[in-house]
Amino acid sequence: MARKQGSHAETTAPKVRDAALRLFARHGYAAVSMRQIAQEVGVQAGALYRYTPDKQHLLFDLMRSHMEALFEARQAYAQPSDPLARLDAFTTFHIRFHLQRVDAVFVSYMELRNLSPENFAEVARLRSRYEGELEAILRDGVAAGVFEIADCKITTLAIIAMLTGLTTWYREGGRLPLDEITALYVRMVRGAVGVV
Amino acid sequence: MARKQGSHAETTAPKVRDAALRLFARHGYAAVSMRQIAQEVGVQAGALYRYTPDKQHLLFDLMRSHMEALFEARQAYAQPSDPLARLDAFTTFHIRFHLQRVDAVFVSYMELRNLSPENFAEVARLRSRYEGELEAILRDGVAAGVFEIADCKITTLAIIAMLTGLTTWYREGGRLPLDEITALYVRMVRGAVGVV
DNA sequence: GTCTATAACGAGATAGAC
DNA sequence: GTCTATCTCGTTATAGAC
Repeated sequence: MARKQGSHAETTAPKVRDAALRLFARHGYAAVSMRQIAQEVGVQAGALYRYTPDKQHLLFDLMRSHMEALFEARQAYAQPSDPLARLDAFTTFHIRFHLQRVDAVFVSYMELRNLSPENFAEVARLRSRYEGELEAILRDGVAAGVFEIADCKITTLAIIAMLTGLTTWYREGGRLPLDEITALYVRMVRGAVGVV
Repeated sequence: MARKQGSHAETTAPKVRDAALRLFARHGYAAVSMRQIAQEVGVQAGALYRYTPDKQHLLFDLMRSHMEALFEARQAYAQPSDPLARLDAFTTFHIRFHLQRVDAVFVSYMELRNLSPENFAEVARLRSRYEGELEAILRDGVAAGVFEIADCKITTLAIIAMLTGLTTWYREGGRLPLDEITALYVRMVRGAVGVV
């Protein structure tokens, strides 16, 4: 017996990534075997190696494409010129994007230790590039006299941690609609940069 | 053959916990074997079961005692009556405590998924009790007309996420001394609650 | 009685030959 | 794909040293 049907590479590849992401998020990278991923996809373990050189690369791919999707989505977003409007837009964008990919956010943060040094360096580079975008907004706002910030680098990290933290507790159908929650965060971020 | 020396329960017990915490933080709960922990302690795997009923309970114990140490340390801290002073004290306390226990913080957040439902419920209870302490400060500040907060619950979660995020990047001997970093966060937290 | 080394179980993962 | 031998896991049983 060989294969059951014709070519499936195009549908199988994303299935592998989806299954790996879900399993990594739920059980942790180290706890998930290639066999488990294969079973989830509906193929034999060996077949996975048509789509990834190894398990490590699979993890790296998930993190890298998460970051790439982040940049792509951000470019599709409106970029006002006014610093305060840009900050508000960043806040809104960050929340919406990350809430749609809770698994990827969790894995990208938790499994950094399981990346090889080179892969870690690449993910760290992408991450600090993203942080740089917020930092640039903050610096422009300070230069324009709109923000009051003692240290733009640390303020950047603090804001991103605050916003991303939302992914750990937000549930659809909760006490408040997402629009209202977002408005609350927009206001808190403004406060953190000294806008009254 | 049996034992090499006399009684060691009192020194071995904390060694087991220390080793488990360090290994769980570095490699993840699922990736760490009881044999690895035993080797780190300098004992055979079977001997670990003198100190824990099973691996799951070991993880739970680490998380629970992390929370208990948190409450204990907090009680030793000064509790001013002025809402703003209390908020500042909370910020300072939270940063200092969590920076001293980075491994426990990481494990407590990351390995929640590996707790049994009952153990998870207990840890969640302790955690929300701690959040309640900050929330109470915020409510008092609002009542006193000092803070301007639209939603105390969400503001609490946002502030804690912002502060705890510090543990992911802070390194001793970095660009700024901890005192200055703390001062920056005190200011940002103030801003987030509408204090100018 | 207290503590630990040793050995072993059953389950599941893994590696390699076919 | 499949079979098999081997490894590793959490955990238990037991017996010997303090």
